[in-house]
Amino acid sequence: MTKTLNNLFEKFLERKSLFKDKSRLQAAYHPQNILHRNDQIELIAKILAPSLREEKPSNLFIYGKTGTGKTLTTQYIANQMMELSNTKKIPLKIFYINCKLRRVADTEYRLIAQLAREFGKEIPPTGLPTDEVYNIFLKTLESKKQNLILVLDEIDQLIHKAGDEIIYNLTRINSELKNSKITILGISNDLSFTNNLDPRVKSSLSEEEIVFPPYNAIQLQSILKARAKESFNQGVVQQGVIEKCSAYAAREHGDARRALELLRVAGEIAERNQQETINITDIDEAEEKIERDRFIDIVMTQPKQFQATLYSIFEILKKKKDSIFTGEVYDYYKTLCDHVGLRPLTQRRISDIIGELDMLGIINAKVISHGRFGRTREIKLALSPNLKIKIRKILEEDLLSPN
DNA sequence: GTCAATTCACATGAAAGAGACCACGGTCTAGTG
DNA sequence: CTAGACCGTGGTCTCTTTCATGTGAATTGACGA
Repeated sequence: MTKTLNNLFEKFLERKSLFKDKSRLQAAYHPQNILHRNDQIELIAKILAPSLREEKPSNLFIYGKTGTGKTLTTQYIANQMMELSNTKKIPLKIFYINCKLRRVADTEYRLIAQLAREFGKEIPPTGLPTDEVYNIFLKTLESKKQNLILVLDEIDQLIHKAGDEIIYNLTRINSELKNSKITILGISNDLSFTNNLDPRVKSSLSEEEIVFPPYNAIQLQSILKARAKESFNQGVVQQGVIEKCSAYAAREHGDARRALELLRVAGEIAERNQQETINITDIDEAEEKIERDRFIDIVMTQPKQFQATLYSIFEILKKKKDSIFTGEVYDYYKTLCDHVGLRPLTQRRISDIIGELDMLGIINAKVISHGRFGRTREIKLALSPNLKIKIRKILEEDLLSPN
C-alpha cells in the first residue's frame, strides 16, 4: 500500500508539470497591467485625483457585470495612489472592504467595526452598541486628520441586508468631521438595486458613475494569452484552446474570471491525465467539473432544512415527471421531517427557502397563477441528470446522519 | 356572449421572538501580605 | 487589599414564527342581445 503510494508520488515528481506558475491563473492574482481598461482607469484616476491634493473627491459608483475587472482596476488604482501618498506623505487612506463576505462587513455594525479595525482599533465582533463603534471610528479618523476613500465592493449586498441608511450616515459624517473627509467608492454588479434606493442616498452615492462593459471574445483572448504565457510552460496550450475558452466566457456576459478558471481547470485536468498538452476537449470537461463542484459544494454546505426541502423536491419530481408546486413540496417535507426527526418549519419559511434555492440556481421556481386555483411557484430542477443522482446521494447521507 | 366580482393558494412584507454570542460593570470570594 | 470568578444587563445577529396584506387569472353569475 505505502509502496504503491510512494511510487505514485515519485512518478508525480518525475513528470514535468504543465504549469510554470499556476497562481497567475488564480483569482487572487493581480497582474501588472490591466488590458482593455485604460479608459476606465484614466477616468477613475481623474475623479479620485483631488484626494492627493487633500481635497475631497466626488463619490463614485462603479457598475459592471462579474468578471469585468471592476475590483481589479480599483485595487490597482488604490495601490498606485497609496504608494504615491506614502512617498509624498500625503494624508490619505484607502480602505477596501468587500461587503459580501459574510461575518465581515455585511451589516452596519460590522462595517463600521471593520473600518475601526483598519485603523488598528480592537473592536469585539459583538456586544457593543453600534453608536459606540461609530464614535470610536469617528474619533480615530478625526485624530488622524486624513482623507479617507472607502471602497465598498459588492455594495448592493450590504444595502440589501442592512438598508440604505448606512450610506446616508456615512455621507453625513462628513459634516461632523473637521479634519477629515470620507469619500465612498461603491462597486456593484447589479445596477437595478439603485432603483429602490432613497433618492438622497442614490444621488450622493453616484455623484460620478462609471460602467465597465463586458469583455468581448477578442479581448478575452488577449487577456488569456497574456496569462497563459506566464502560467504554462511553452507549447503546452494547443491551438484553439484559448479561443474556445474565450468563446465560452464571452457567451456568459464576458466574464474574464470564468475564462481564466476554465483555462486553469482544463490545465489541471490535462495534468491529472498525464497529458503533455491541453486539448480543446479538456475545456468541455473543465466546464462540467466547475459546474459540478459548484453545485456539490453549495448543496453540502446548506443547512439541514434546505437539504430536506431540496430532497422533497427531488422525491416528488421522481414520481411526477413535470413541474410541481409549493404546497406539494411542503406536504412531503412535513412527512420527511417526521421521518428523520427534524422539527418542521412553517410554510412561510419553506416558501422563502424555495426562493433561495432558486437564487442558488439549483432549481427553477417561477411564480405562476392558476387562476381560480390560486397562485404558487412552479418548481423545476435545474440540474443535469448525472449531477442529480450524485446530489441525491449526498442529501440522503446528510439527512440520515446525526446533527 | 360579455363583463365585473369572486376566489383560491399561495407570494410577499413587516414585525417581533428565540437563542447564540459577546462586552461591560458590579459583586462576591479566595488568596496574599 | 486585590485578582479573578461570577452574575445581570444590554447589545448584535441569524433563523424563524406570526400576522397581515397582495395578487393574477380561472370561474361564476348577473346581465343584455
